[in-house]
Amino acid sequence: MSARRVTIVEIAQHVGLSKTTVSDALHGGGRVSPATAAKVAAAARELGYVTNRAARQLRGRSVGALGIYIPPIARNFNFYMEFAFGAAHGSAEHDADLVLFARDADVGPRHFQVDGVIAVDPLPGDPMLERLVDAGIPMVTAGRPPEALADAVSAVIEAPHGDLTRLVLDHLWESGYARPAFVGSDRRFYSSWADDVRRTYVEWCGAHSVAPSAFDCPLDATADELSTAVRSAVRPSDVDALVCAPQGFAGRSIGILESLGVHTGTAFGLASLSSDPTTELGNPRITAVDLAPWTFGRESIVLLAAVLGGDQHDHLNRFADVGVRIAGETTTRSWESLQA
Amino acid sequence: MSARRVTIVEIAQHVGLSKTTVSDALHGGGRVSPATAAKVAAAARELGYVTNRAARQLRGRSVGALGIYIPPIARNFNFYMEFAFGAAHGSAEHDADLVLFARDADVGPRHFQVDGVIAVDPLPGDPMLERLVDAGIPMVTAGRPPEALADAVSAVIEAPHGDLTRLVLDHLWESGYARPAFVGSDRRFYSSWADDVRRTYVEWCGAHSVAPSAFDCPLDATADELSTAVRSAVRPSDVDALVCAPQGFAGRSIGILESLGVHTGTAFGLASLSSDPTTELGNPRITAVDLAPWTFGRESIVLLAAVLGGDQHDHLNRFADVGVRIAGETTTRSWESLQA
DNA sequence: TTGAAAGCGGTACCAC
DNA sequence: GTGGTACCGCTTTCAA
Repeated sequence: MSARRVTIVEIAQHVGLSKTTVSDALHGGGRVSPATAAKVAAAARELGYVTNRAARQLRGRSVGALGIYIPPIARNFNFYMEFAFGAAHGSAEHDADLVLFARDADVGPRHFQVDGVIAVDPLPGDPMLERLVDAGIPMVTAGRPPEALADAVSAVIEAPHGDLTRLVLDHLWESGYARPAFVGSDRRFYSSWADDVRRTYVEWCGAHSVAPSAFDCPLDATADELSTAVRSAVRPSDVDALVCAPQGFAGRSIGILESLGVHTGTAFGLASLSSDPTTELGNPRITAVDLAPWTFGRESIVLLAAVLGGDQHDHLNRFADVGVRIAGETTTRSWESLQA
Repeated sequence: MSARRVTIVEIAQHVGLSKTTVSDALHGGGRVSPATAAKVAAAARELGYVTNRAARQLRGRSVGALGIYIPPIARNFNFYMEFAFGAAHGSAEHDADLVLFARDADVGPRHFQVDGVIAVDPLPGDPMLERLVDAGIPMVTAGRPPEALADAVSAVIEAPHGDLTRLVLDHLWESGYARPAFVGSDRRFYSSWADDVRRTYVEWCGAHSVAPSAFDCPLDATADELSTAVRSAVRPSDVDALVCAPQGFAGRSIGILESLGVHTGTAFGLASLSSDPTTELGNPRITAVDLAPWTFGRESIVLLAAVLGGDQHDHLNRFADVGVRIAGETTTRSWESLQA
């Protein structure tokens, strides 16, 4: 079994200082002299010291754990999985654990034993978000929060979905596709992402004097449901491209379009605004927005850590680093390069 | 911000008892009289008491958190996501948090601040598993562990993959399909699951005097890679069905087969041994094994909790509750009913 | 710049 | 059955 852990007292004995000094040297605000700080750090490393989170939490305020909450509806998508693991990595870099909150986990009174939480794609009226806010847990949202929560949220990180959508539509346009249709998620998933991409599509159509052909279906659409939406979207005879919002829909649409006699990639354009890594980003027929969920998750933790660290900079609302892979190309263009 | 929390001292004052008695009444081993236990429980509820995990951990041994580890290769599948959320729910039921471990999170010395861990589909040679074992964390694996870890694992939970595979093959056989082909995952994902389904397929072929037609591809196969595997598998002209092992492959194969002029669901059988909830379980063309990942995850936590609670029963190795939905049927048959 | 002592909220051990 | 007390490892006063 695990050997007994090294404590600051042992370090103190080892270097001939008091436990107070050791504590300050390791975590404090620069009270101790650089020389002793170095000595203590060396001893800590040598002895294999690791902070006992329980003790720290008991006396102080920090828990040493961060939380992540993902709405149940969205769990079909590996976007969230990748996001969560990026967040876990980021947490580890900040010496914190990442705790997974399940909405269903509402069993009896429990406190959230975390210093802060990432709420991914916060949906209006989600009771779990309210509980977190009521508990006073500092919250960073990935995606803009609903109105009711706006004041309670410490910071927001999001991808530039509107810009990305416009970029994809422009690319299709420049490639000669004159009327792209759109398939998005329905109202059960009313995130800022869903809003942004849908609104941008409609605006873009207006700016290009193109009649929108937009249809929604559930995020967890079955083959039939997606098929219905896709058929409706591409029904107008002059539709020559399809832009799918939710992850995987574009990849799944290839077969549906094929069965309609529509061959993707040549005369008909196809794009995904939130790409599945294997079926969409890896598919040369599809122009694919890479939301880089792992990085996104990690960056959201960096932001949360900054908030908890007391950063009050006005750039607390950030954009994540994303990319786009154009159909037929093998490399992904970063968002920054695309801005230029 | 969060109101100061209620402590056992306040409960003690409230009911006119000592700290010790309150502690025993709430968590102890039945030392106190039923009457006082009830009184204390009532007061605790009334005052909104929640155990302070840090304090408990500091004195005692329990951390109040469980961990889950999912190998990076496998993260493409929402099976694991559902599993993780089932586990989070199960943890909450045991008044524990669920911590997500990332292998990449190997940044500096950190202790695993958990009472035990679920390792999902443990792969041979995974350094993270070794670290967990070295740290002496009690481990339950979902799926049988590799040889090298067998002794270090406290319990195993798995689905009866061999039986399920046989059942699917038998069903296809009885439906008139004489020679099913097989597409599985390659060696980079060498789990007991991958082993079981592949071996069972080959055995079944032997028992039915059918020549196997089995091909592997990466778990994160692109459209092209999967296409290659499927084409190879169905090349023999007498192949009249396809059984796909990894989640989503059967659903993705429909389009591939279509492009080969093979129409699934009528003259050609299709099955998935690990079904995606929307594209496969919801698809009437596919005979789909429902691994019920949420329940699986929850049950794995129940098992881990039993292990940590000191259960030494010999039924520590369990089978999860799974189901199968036969192509064309709308309901899922439970594994238990299928046994009968 | 450093040290001593108190105390966070529980649990374990011992008396009664 | 119940109560008193020490103590887990750390941070936070307050003194030196």
